[in-house]
Parts: sequence; C-alpha cells; structure tokens
Amino acid sequence: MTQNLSDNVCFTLYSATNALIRAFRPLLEAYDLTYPQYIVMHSLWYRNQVSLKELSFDTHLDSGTLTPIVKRLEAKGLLTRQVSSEDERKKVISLTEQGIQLKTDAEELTAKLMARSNMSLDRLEELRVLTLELHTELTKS
Amino acid sequence: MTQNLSDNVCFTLYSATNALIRAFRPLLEAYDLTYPQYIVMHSLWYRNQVSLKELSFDTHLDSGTLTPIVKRLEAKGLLTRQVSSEDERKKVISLTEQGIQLKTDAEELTAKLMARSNMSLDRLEELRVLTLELHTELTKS
DNA sequence: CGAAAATAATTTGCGCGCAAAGTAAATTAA
DNA sequence: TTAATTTACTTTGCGCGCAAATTATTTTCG
Repeated sequence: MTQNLSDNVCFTLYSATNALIRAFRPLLEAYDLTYPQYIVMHSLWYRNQVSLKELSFDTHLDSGTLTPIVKRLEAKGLLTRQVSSEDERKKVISLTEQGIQLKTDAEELTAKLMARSNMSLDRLEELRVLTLELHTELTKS
Repeated sequence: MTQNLSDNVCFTLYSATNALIRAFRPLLEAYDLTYPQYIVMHSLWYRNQVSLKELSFDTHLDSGTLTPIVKRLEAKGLLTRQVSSEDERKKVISLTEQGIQLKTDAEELTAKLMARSNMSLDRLEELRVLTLELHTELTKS
C-alpha cells in the first residue's frame, strides 16, 4: 500500500526533475536559454553540423519538439539551418560564431547547479547511473 | 570535461523522466488520465476534501498548474470544487463516487509500470531515495 | 522507368509547468 | 473601523513534449 505520493519512485522522479529545471531557470536566464535549448546547444558544442534527426538522437528530444527549439535558437543568432545538398530532406544545423562563443561563457553553469543540490558527487553519480539505466530500459525495444 | 550529454546528471534525470511519462501514457489512457491528473487523483484518494493550496503542497504542483488540471478532472466527473463556507477564498475539492471508484480500478497501474522498467525493486528504491533527497535540497530555503 | 514505400522535417492540437499579473476575500494594523 | 497587507485562487503568456497528420524528398521494387 503506497498511501503517500512520495513512496512512489515515479512521483519523486517527476518532482525532482521539475525542481531541477526550476532551479536551473534563473541561471540559464543569464544566457537567455531554456533548459531544452541548453541541451541542444550543449549537444552542438561537441558535435556540430548535424541533421535534425541526428540532433534528435543525441538530445533524446523528438523532431516535433526540436523544430521549434532550433528555430528559436536560429532567431537568437546562435545557429543556422541549411538544406543539405546531398539530401534535400535534411537540414544541416551549424553553430554560428556567437553560438560557439557561448560554450566558453556557459562553462561553469553545470558546476553551479550541482553545487546548488547540496549532494555529494558520489550520490549525484549514483543518480546519474540509475536514471541512465532507467532511460535505457524504458526506450529499448 | 563532460563532452557527452549523458555524462550529466541533469540530462539523464530529464531524459529518464520524459521516458517514464511517455511509457506511462498508454497505460493511463485506459483511465482517461494524464500523469499529472493521476498525481492529483492519487493524492485525493488518500486525503480527500482539501483546498487547492493543500493539494498543491501534496502534489508539488503550483496553483497555476493545478487550477486547470482540477477543472479537467471536474469536467470528467471525478471531483467537485466548492467554495469553502468558512473561508470564501478557498475551494474545497472532493472526490465524486466515480472518482473514489477509480482508485480500485487503477490499483495495479504503478506495479505495471514498475515492471516495465526492468529494474530491481532495490534499485528503484535507491532511485526513489536519491530523487526525494534532490527534491528536498532544491526546494528548501 | 514509374508507382509504392520509406524517410526527414514541419505543422497542429492539447496538456502541462510556471512566472507574473489579476481578482476577491480575510487579516492586520493604524 | 477602515485602509493596507496578506492570502487563495484564477488567468495570461510562453515554451516545451509529444502524438498524429502533412509535406517534400529519396529509396525500393515491380
């Protein structure tokens, strides 16, 4: 019998994620980014000039979610979207100079937030491994 | 240096939660509920006739999020919202017969999803404790 | 080759999640 | 007692997250 919502891992996971995004928001606002926008930028900082499909694979966000996010980042001048010359169905997403520069500026962001959690690196690592495992299990087959 | 998004606990937490809600969706559809709606119902099953404020405390959802959710549940005939007689600013939220009945019907829901995760009860419990701790840390002060 | 199927990206519609502003009632304090 | 403040809830606006439908291009295969 699970009377309490907090007895439920679904609920604690859901609440913790919402709290994390909420805590992240003011930090990201300094860079005029939302968290999903940050995920996209982060992905591109390490793998630039990818198609939307590849970006979708890396970020775990579906194309219907990504298209408007990428358009907003384009409007901010952080990236460009060009039709691929080899395959005209594809769009190549490339960082602009400004988009590349942002990487350096935002470097300390994650560290800042992790500090905010007041949890040890060990426990955060445990959490990372467990959530990675859960995601893997839920998305396979 | 965290090149990979999955090296980042924020990202794995975020992705796992999205995957969990996604996996939950088809199961919840059988009861015509979304996950946040289920959270509200679950809360009321164990603490009925509360104000929106109390419901907000229990569900970790803010009033601006809750008002429309509760209205939809009212439209489905699962609960009622009445102005409190002692304090006319408050609304008392009460389950209908149908709302109470749903508890019995939906009893096996959580178990079904947990099975879907393919993770041991021990690891899910670890995950529950870690996310509960993270939420507590992020929302205090 | 040409029709059918597959693939890539966009659009639409809906329900959050939440900050901020607005409304109305109750409490506090002058 | 009444004006100022606080509290409870609602509304507005915006950005997801995603299923489903749509459009355009490429691939497959008859």
